[in-house]
Amino acid sequence: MSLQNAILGLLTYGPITGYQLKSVFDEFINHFWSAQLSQIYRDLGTLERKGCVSYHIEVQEGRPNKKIYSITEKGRKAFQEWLEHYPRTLFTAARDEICVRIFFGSRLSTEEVKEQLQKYKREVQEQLAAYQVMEGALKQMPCNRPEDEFFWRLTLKKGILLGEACIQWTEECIKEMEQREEI
Amino acid sequence: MSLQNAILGLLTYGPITGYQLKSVFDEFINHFWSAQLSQIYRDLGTLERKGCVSYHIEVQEGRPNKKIYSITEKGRKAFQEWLEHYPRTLFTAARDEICVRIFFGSRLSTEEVKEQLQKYKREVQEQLAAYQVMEGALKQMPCNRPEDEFFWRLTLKKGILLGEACIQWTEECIKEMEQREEI
DNA sequence: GAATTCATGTAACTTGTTACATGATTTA
DNA sequence: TAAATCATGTAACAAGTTACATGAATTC
Repeated sequence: MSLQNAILGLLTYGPITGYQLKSVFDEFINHFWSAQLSQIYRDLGTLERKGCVSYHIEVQEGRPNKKIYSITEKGRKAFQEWLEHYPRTLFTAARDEICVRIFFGSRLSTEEVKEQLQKYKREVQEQLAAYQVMEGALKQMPCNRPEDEFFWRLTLKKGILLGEACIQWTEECIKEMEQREEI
Repeated sequence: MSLQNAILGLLTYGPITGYQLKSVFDEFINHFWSAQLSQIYRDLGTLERKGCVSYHIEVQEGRPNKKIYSITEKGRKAFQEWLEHYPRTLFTAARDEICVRIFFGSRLSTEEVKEQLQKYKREVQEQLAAYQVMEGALKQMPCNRPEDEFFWRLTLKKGILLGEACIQWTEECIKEMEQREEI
């Protein structure tokens, strides 16, 4: 449901193609929601069948024609309705494969577990670095308005805090494993 | 893929029914992976077709017969193979609906955004309280061995650190929103 | 000359959710 | 007497992933 709502939300900034939506997702949304192009096209189709979006075709030479999507009045209402109503439960812990691995950590050697934690830590650090880039890129976001940018920064902030917590966790895991080995 | 691997991993502790698996998931795995009963039954079926698990039937009076699943040699190998090989990329930021909501925060009044953040914060606090209960319940986990419990605690630790980061985030969001209003 | 970008999608598959169906036993 | 527990599932749907297909223009 949230991908369709995110698409509707982005359409409130102005008309856009599916292809462009994908790059907005990759650049600015990726830290809390990702989307494949195929899924975006499918959901745009679904939204169109529901009457939440419409499109017009921009004819191009030498490339496929563009389908430029706009949000309809119905779409605006549906989005606003969704946004105003916080669901009964929203916070459900994410599916987290590294935890599945660590849960069964006794099936691996201490060294193997530590290596996996190190790999994980490196991935998180790379993400944090990517967030730095993102922070700088926010200004380039199409249709940037300061009242929006304020909230975009808050979502980035969450990515950073969570990433830092992940790194702290890997460090504590390794420390505890080393203390355990000494005994 | 990870649900099937988690099921295989739990089966390495000993034979178990689908129904019992569900309660193990709810009690001990929920903070990093959740599963519906229907999905567990389906995946047990898939694993059986793959030859990774087998079952025998325990006839019961007045209740449906139990299907007691055991891991096969093939299943053990598949699980170990999966566990030993950390994938190219594992850390992909979770889909996080609260961020979708905050991203579009300028579409709501400050009060509405704050309320949603407060609701979210309360949910996280409830989760943290549930983790306390879980921590105490670890000892009751069937087939508890200290070398396993050590790693189970590490996964709980992650839930706690992430939860705390979420709470810190909500507080910072609210603080920043209030600072912004003053201007 | 090879890879990337632009631009559309479809198809098949996997994973996750929700609703339905049955029915005895136990607990509140 | 109502709700929860035990115990099995199926069916339909929603959401997410991967692979395939096309093809010009641009950049390395």
